[in-house]
Amino acid sequence: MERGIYICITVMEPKGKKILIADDEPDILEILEYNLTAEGYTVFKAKDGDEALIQAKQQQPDLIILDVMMPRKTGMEVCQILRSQPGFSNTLIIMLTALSDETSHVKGLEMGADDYVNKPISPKVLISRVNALFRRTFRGDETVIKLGDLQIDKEQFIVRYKGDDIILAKKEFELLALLASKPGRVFLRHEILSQVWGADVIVGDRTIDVHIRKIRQKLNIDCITTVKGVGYKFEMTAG
Amino acid sequence: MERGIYICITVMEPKGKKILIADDEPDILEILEYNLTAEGYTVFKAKDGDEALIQAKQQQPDLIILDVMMPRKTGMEVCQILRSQPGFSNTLIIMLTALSDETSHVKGLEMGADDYVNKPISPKVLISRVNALFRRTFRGDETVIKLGDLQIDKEQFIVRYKGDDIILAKKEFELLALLASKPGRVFLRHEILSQVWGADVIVGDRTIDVHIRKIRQKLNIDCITTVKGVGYKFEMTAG
DNA sequence: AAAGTCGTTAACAATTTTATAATATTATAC
DNA sequence: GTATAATATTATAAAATTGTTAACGACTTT
Repeated sequence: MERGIYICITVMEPKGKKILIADDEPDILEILEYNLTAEGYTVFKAKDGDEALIQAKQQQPDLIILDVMMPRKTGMEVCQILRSQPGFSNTLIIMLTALSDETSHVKGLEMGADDYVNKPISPKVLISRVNALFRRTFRGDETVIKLGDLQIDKEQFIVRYKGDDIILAKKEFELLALLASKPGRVFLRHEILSQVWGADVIVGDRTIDVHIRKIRQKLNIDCITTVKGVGYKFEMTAG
Repeated sequence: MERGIYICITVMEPKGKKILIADDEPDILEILEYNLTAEGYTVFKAKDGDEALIQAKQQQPDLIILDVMMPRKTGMEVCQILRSQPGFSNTLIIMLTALSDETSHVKGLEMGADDYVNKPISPKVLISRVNALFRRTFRGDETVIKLGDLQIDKEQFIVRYKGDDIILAKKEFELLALLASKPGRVFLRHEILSQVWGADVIVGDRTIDVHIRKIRQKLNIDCITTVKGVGYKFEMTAG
């Protein structure tokens, strides 16, 4: 490496939860985006039902705010589709509507929405409802590691990338989960061995490499970096 | 056992969750009690804030519905007191109010309420909000699990697929019900053993497999996925 | 008593996962 | 650049895990 003075600028990663807003009125999208971003959330937008589904799959948001009246699939339809998919059974959903009739309120909740809010609504109130939902939901410890578009679900034993399931074998999964548990940190080879294989198990030198290779192959993303002579670390370089 | 003719009358046990309602208007108490009881919940009542606190401690309800405007401690105060106690940090709280101003809405939620509802509210809507709260909080506790065209009734011990009854033996049913109680989640073999067979029962290695096989055979749907080296999970892939 | 159900086990087949060995490639120090 | 060590890659063999079938005893029902 060249000599010189290096200044390291750490860019604050938006650590907040990801929220997807779907509404066909641009004004509402903008107001909500502004307020939720100010609150520390990372916001994605969609202007109709189909787009909402695409974004949901791609971004894997923690919460989706759905307008009921939208072109190309209503909020109700989107909610129903999402809830029937395994990856979205835990995703929070808030329905937003101008209709204030009782039947659709009940229907929305029965369809699997977590909250149903009538428009017009003040941003402050909506934000506090959003906060309340998150507060209640994430009281327990999380079994899902989320890193960008990658999700490692220890409960379902599945890795998801942009909404697509990737099936790893047990050892592969455990190895990836270990590395991803502390992104950026280098795990020494003997650390990996003792954590994934067990302290007393003796396996050959190349065993770790082969598993790393399989993970890289299956994920098809650059996310495991080799630190020569030391070990491996998880690092999202692409994707 | 004595000989004779036995007629078994199964009385529906109030298996539902316990709900405490606190409101100073007797009419509201009664309407809500009637509707929530009809829905299968066990209801307790309190007519002011102090009584609400006493009942909460005594009955340990799963959900408390608090009117904001009450004599002898407002709903806000009760909420604050409860949330500061260790035993009630996870108890669900719905605030009910005639005030429809934004500030108290936000304040109520920030105080730790899980929902904030303006009066007047139709019992139907309130019930569906209550159900929605429980659905997310106590998932897996339901007596009837509905997943697509499949219905698993734990109370009646019946599995129905597209309207047809499927008869499973006891162990088969319990195994399926366990897996289906948390769709997507992987149950480890030893978890299955301790939940279905009992922690101390020792059975052979292939016993679980054989039961899984029988379930798959009888249901004839792809709904149980094997996670090799780990366990099984319920997942509707087809049907 | 006969027929049927249920839960379990044993035996074996089929499959998948894991480890290793052999070889190629890459990074790093000199 | 070259030598060297470390890692990547590939194929293959070994090991582990699960699927499947049949059979047995304990019970229940007819």
